[in-house]
Amino acid sequence: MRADARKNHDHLLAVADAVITEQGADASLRDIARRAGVGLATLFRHFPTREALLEALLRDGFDELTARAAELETTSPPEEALVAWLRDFVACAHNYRGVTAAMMTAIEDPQSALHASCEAMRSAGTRLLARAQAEGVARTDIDGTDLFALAGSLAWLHDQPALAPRADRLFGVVVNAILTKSGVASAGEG
Amino acid sequence: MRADARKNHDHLLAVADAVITEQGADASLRDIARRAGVGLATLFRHFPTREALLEALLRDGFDELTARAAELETTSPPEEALVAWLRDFVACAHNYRGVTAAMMTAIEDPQSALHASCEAMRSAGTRLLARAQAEGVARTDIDGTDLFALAGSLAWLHDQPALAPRADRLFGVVVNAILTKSGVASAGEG
DNA sequence: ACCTGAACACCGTTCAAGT
DNA sequence: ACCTGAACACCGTTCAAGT
Repeated sequence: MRADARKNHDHLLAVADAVITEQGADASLRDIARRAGVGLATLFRHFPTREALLEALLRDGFDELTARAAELETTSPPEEALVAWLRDFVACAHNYRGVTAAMMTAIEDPQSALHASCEAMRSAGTRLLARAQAEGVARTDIDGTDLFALAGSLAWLHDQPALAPRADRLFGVVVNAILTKSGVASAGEG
Repeated sequence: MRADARKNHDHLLAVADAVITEQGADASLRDIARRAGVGLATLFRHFPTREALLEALLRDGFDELTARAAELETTSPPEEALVAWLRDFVACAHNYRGVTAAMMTAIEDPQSALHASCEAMRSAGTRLLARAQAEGVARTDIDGTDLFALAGSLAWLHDQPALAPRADRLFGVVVNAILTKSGVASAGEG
């Protein structure tokens, strides 16, 4: 990549991060290009779709989450590992408002730029769930996609301004439904 | 209201029902007016905001749900009543894709045309929940707004095409988390 | 009283023309 | 190889002008 292109690429990402943090995943692309002081067509050259831009923004966090799943698998007991990872996942998805719905459509569409990242998330979560199920601490009538769906719905709760204050407590309620033991019912109060 | 205005009003509602069923709550208002064979400004005259239009579409169903809550309170045991009403509520909210988020913002905004309907839903659900809590069949660390939030997140799941097939089963999982007894874990399989 | 076409300021997408 | 302005077809909103 040419030096000026690289510079535009990085600057666009930084501006997009700020704007999407502020306005959500459906922020105006025109506005992003404008604030970056760059032609709108240049934004499209670097990120041909909105999802490609989201993917570039989310990739680092997703890679960290995948690594964290592997780490938790060896360092923490199954129940604790699953709950801790779910909490991190929801926090990451909630990083940009409205990104959860994009992930849910992307995971079913192999063409989507977000597809691979979502798949990685789902399989990481599935492994932690399977481990918990094998140890008898998680209900066995749900699979990794169900877990992904429940995590997504919790991230969605976070996105609703009216409900955000209760999202941590409801996280505890839903986690309690996933686990067969009930020692983590109150997860985020205080 | 003048006869021609009444006719436009009713026809717009019928067309809006079809278009929003097809395209979701963020369907193009221009498209609705176009399909109704009416000027766009006429749509705005009858329904000054998108929420006003949604409210007109949802009102009947919401009124039915309120009546149903009162009915269930006298005809069914507390647990059964709560679960049955929740199921109806989710089905109604899912009637139009994307309407759940609109409801969540409306319930916090007294100015919204949807506010009153949402408040009615919440208080109806709260009464059924309180009854179940008093009988010791529902956990006591959640309130009516939490219930509304969980129901909303289940409706959101229904809206995601990839997750819709699992929404009934996950309804069971979440309901199981709300109830203190566990006799309804598998709610929608078969 | 009610309706409408046109204007306005936006949006995402594309592409010929520039350097 | 990379960037850009302009064009295109959309969108929601408003309002003067019509009946």
